[in-house]
Amino acid sequence: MKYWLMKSEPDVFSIDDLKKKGKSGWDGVRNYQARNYMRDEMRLGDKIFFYHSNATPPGIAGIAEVSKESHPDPTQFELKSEYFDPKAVKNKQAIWYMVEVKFVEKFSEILSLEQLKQEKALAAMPLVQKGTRLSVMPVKPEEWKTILKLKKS
DNA sequence: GCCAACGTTGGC
DNA sequence: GCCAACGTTGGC
Repeated sequence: MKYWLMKSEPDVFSIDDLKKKGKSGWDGVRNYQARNYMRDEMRLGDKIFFYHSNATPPGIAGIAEVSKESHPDPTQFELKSEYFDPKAVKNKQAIWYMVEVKFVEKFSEILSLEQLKQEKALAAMPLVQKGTRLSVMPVKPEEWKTILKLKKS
């Protein structure tokens, strides 16, 4: 099993929204590297840190799990969606893929980016590196453990 | 709201 | 194929 971290702006879709819905397609990703992780590497049952970006404070808000593997993101074909992609329509072929995730746990407190940055064992994560905007990234098993420990303290 | 850093687009 | 211009991300 692999571990991941996925970013979402809570104003758009938060851990509370996922808790309410139970599960949700992770639509709207329009970055090739992030798409490739979802399309090619995420497997049923993989665990995900649900990260709130553009939030106060930014940080990890809880845990989700892959409940359905890669399938086309329907919003690319929806004219009225802000994620509409005319190229996908023109070629009659999906460009963008998503996974579906289900709610697992909401942390009692946000594990803030500031706390994550202070932990030396996490220094290699793209998340804490300046200028990285990747919204779907792999998390190493050791990093996953480290973060869970931080959460408890 | 600002803006640095980055990814994408499109003219050449 | 280069690279300037543009749009987006996301912390602050």
